[in-house]
Amino acid sequence: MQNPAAGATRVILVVAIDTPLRRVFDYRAPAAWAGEVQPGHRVWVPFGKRRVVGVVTECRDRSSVPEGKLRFAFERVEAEPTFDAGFLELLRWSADYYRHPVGEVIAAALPAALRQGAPIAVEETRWRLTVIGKEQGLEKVPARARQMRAAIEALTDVADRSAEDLVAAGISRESLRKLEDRGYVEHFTAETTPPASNEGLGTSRSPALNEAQQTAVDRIRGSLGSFVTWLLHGITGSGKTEVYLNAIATVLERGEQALVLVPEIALTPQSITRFRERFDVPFAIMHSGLSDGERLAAWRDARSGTARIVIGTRSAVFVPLARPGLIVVDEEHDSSFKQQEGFRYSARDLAIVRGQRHGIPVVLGSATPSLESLERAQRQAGSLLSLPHRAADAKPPTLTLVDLRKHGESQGISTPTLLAMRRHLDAGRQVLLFLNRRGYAPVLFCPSCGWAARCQRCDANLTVHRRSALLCHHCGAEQDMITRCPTCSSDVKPVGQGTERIEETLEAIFPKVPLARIDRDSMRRKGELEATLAQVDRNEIRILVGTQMLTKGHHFPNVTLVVVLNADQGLFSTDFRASERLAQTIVQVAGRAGRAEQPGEVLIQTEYPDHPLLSLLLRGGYDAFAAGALTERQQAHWPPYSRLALLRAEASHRAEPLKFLQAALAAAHRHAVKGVQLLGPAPAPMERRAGRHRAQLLLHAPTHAPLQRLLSSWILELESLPEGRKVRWSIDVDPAELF
DNA sequence: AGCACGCCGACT
DNA sequence: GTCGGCGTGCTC
Repeated sequence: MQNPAAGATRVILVVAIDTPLRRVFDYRAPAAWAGEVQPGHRVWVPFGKRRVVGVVTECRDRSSVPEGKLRFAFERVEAEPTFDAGFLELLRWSADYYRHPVGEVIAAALPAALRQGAPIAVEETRWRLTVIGKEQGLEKVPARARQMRAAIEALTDVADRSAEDLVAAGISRESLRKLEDRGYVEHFTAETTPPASNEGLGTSRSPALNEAQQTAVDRIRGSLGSFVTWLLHGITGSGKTEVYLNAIATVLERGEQALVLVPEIALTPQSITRFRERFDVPFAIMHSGLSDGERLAAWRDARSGTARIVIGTRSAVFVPLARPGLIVVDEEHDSSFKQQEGFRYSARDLAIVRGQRHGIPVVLGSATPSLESLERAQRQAGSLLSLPHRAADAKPPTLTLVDLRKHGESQGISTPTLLAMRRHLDAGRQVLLFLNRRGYAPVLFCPSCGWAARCQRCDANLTVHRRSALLCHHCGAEQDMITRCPTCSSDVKPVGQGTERIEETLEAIFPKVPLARIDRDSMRRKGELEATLAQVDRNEIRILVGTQMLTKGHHFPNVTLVVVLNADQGLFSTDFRASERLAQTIVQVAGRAGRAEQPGEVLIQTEYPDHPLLSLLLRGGYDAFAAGALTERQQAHWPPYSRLALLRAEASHRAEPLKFLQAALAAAHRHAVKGVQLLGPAPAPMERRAGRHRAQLLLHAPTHAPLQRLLSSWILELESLPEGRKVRWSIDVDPAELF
């Protein structure tokens, strides 16, 4: 043994590196700092020809890597470990659960700046007087050198001041540098704690809570300090946010932090205002629109404990917290909590895992809970918190089906709908029409030969857009509008309705009524959505036409009529979750109507008024629907009564994905685990998308354990399949969308 | 993912 | 004669 101390120092570092390889890499720790490195430290290491930042996941005595292959790590990024052991364990668990390369999982949890080796600590230049400067600075600097004298005065009677502070006080860097040359002042670098980037206002007070709210708050409060998954099921307008706010107030009193996860589109300045107005504490806000610098600042505030409330979208579930006290997942059913590419994690599910590891409660809130969460609440007796009433005695809206087969319909709008619109508009109210299809028309069709405009790169029709002609909604491809059929030269015509066409139709029917269309196309520019919503609030707009965008977050107190123009898209889908999503959308959009004292009316246009899902929803609301849907899932052995994983593959050559999946299927038989069924492989329903052919193989098991057992050995083999080299493949554990 | 190596085609 | 196409192989 060369070094007598080597027995005590673990010299092998197991390092996770941001690479798609499902492996970690061993390095030798240089003797200079081998004793000062621990799991969680970021280190610079040589990796192939590159120099990269990795995260130490383990320190060991020995490595199974041949001596000749081992390389020395270069250096630690900083003295402090980036993650503590518990958080690192959460990341490793997530990598393991989702079967994703641990290096990429850890990278996903780091702000870009930290991935590139930036230090967590903020350093600043500070200035102070030297001993000579203190004793004789003012005597030696001539009176006319006013700048320099001012600098000395500014540093007298204080230990030191930051350069930034001095500049703000009118001291020039130039004069400081001159004084430094003469030996009167000196500068040094110090770590600093910058103030939190977002401060609360604390101007509003809690309104009186109703009984249900108070019960919910009390029970969450009573659970602080221990792990419970609460499902806060509150109908729209029942005051869920007020429950969160009151629970958070107690969390803050305990000196702990609250993490609030919200859907992507819901994180608007207004939604944050509600929180900021209640609490006079530092906040950290995390969303995809932040710059690298802002993201790092928010991350740092959360990790240091400076930020007491952290509000963020999906990725915020991976923000370290110094003193976690509570996790809230608002609108927990929202699909944006599931990442749909790369590391396909569910932030809602990981929030629960995180709560368990921290030993703190997790509150899942929704007016339309996911069936997974409802089933969990049924299993965990007493974990359901219901808010069954609207605040301020507002009446729930009445839902009515409009049978499109019976009633006349023109351009997607039926006669009963038109009559109802007139009635509500005449009464001075606002009307909201929901259609989950942007553009003018979903098809451009030739009536004489049956030709339809297709995307070159996808198995899909092109959508007609009024301005930019023909667009593919799946790959973004754009083509010029045509008026003649390319095969038979007859006139082609747009068929079906999109929001643009509804807008056009309504403008013709109600020429004097101000109307706004709210979808991704009309609200492209920053601030446009906020401006339009403000106009709606001022009653300057009377008719609103829009997509999903309308159903999230914003409340329209003067809207008394909501029309769901086409409820049929989700009724006959191959995806077993389509009906759940449809019910959630209908209930969410219905919830926009009739706040306060005005009762709301909701019309649902459908060709299938007898569909069992719609009747359940109409007769018994979301609860009845959910109960029915859960029974169906149980009988069909679908989640939440079973667990799924999906192996997807895509390639530009048509046959490759299926070839790979067949090889994968054969491999799975060699790893067969009891209870795991394999379904497929099958081409995706839209086989070609953006020029790539897609196929998938579904794994089905009664619980997660056997699935996990199969996946762990199977994936190793998949990596060495020659068929896998020609395709891009990925594993999706707990897939949200089957196709 | 990067990055390099390697072996065949149209160009300053 | 070289620049560059992307197949193949490797990363402690």
